[in-house]
Amino acid sequence: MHDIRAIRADPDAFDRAMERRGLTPSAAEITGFDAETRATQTTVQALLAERNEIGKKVGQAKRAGEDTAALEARGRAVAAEIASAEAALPAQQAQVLGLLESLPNILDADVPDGPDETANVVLHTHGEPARFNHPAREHFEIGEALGLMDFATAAKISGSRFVVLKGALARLERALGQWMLDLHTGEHGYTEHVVPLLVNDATMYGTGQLPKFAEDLFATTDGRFLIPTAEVPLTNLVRDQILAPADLPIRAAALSPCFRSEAGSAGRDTRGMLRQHQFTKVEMVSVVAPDASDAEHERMTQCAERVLTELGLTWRRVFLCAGDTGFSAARTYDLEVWLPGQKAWREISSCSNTRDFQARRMKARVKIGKDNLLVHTLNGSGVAVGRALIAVLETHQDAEGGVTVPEVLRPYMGGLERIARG
RNA sequence: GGAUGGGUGGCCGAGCGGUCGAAGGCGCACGCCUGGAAAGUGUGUAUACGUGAAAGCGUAUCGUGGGUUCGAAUCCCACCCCAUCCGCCA
Repeated sequence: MHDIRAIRADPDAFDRAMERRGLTPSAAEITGFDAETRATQTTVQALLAERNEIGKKVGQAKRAGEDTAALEARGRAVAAEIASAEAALPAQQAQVLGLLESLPNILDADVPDGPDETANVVLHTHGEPARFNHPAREHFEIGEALGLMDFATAAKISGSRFVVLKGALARLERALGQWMLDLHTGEHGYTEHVVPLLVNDATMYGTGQLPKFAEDLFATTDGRFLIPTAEVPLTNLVRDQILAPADLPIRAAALSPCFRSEAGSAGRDTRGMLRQHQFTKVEMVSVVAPDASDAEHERMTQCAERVLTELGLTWRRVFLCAGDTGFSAARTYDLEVWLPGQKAWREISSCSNTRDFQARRMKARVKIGKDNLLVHTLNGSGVAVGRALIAVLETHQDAEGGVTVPEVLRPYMGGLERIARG
């Protein structure tokens, strides 16, 4: 959501910002509707003031025992004027709001220009792509050969883009989630949360999924939605709140299932568990004062990077370009892991600073002195568990079809050092 | 699903259709008192929009949306949510 006053103050800057996103300029349209709306509002408010004045006089006259018929008649006349004057208002307000809430966030100045992921900029790389003395297999080949990853049965139960994990792989999934959450809560200052997976429309609106991206969500028959990420409930913890400075920063983390319809991605990543309707993710959310979000963004990204490093994975940090940055984000760093089997870098975490974009939708503020300032909100995966499992399988596979368990996970795996068939 | 009660400011909690943006208390801020503190005491303390250079002025907001009325926190209707009890259930 955008600040209409900022657009009024500098419509050209707003148009340039939207052009970076590949959108046609709309500031003139917005400010035009806004001017109409305010003109109507001013007229209506003057009439309301008159009505209130008459109402007061009626009250005084009645107490004094005077005749009020003439005043009441005037009141009725003004009421009729109000009704006709304000008739246009709801539609006018909806026009302005509709534009403001459907346009993406303004990008930071240093976000690289570019239309799509090919223009993203690699900032740094950790480790070398693994080399094997045997053919590197993809995660689903490894998992199916182990007899612990079953897509056919999942398809029978639910359809495509689901998986059944068994035995050591099921436990590996659990171990990854547990260990990551323990790391962030134990060493990175995040507070563990268990949050609703089913949320209402106001919550989805707060983080920007609604009204524009309803088709990406699963909706329930009673009007709720399955969360596509724990970012949604975690960020909405501060919705409609005025916080004290001492409340900040808020750092919240959760391990949760995520549900995505994947509408529009038909045919992409159909093999394996890279792109599923349901997956597990550890999510980090920070709520900070406006001047603190840059440092927090860097900090949060490093928290996610540490996860990948400790799992012995090869990864790189990518600065998303204008065309690849999500709707609510002002800037985003993706972390990509190298998948030796697929021989490709794949996204495993995404850390975004939304600045006040979500806070304005949520009316989440902090009282600093006399002012109520919108907070800044940030979110980052720390990291996607399903994709981490893929990366561990492909990175730590061996010639016999086994997989070495990263040391940090062994306490969570009952001491198991290697996953093997049998 | 059935029954009952209830949604008022940062929190608790009053509120006869007009003088109610709303008593009182708590909390908070500033001052007085004190060697310092506590206690006591005084003053102040909602949000949003419009308008204005500013001070200010205006408007809206008592769960949401409608209605009655010159005028609604207060009356009427619908809906939402919460609590408690019963039933069902992990």
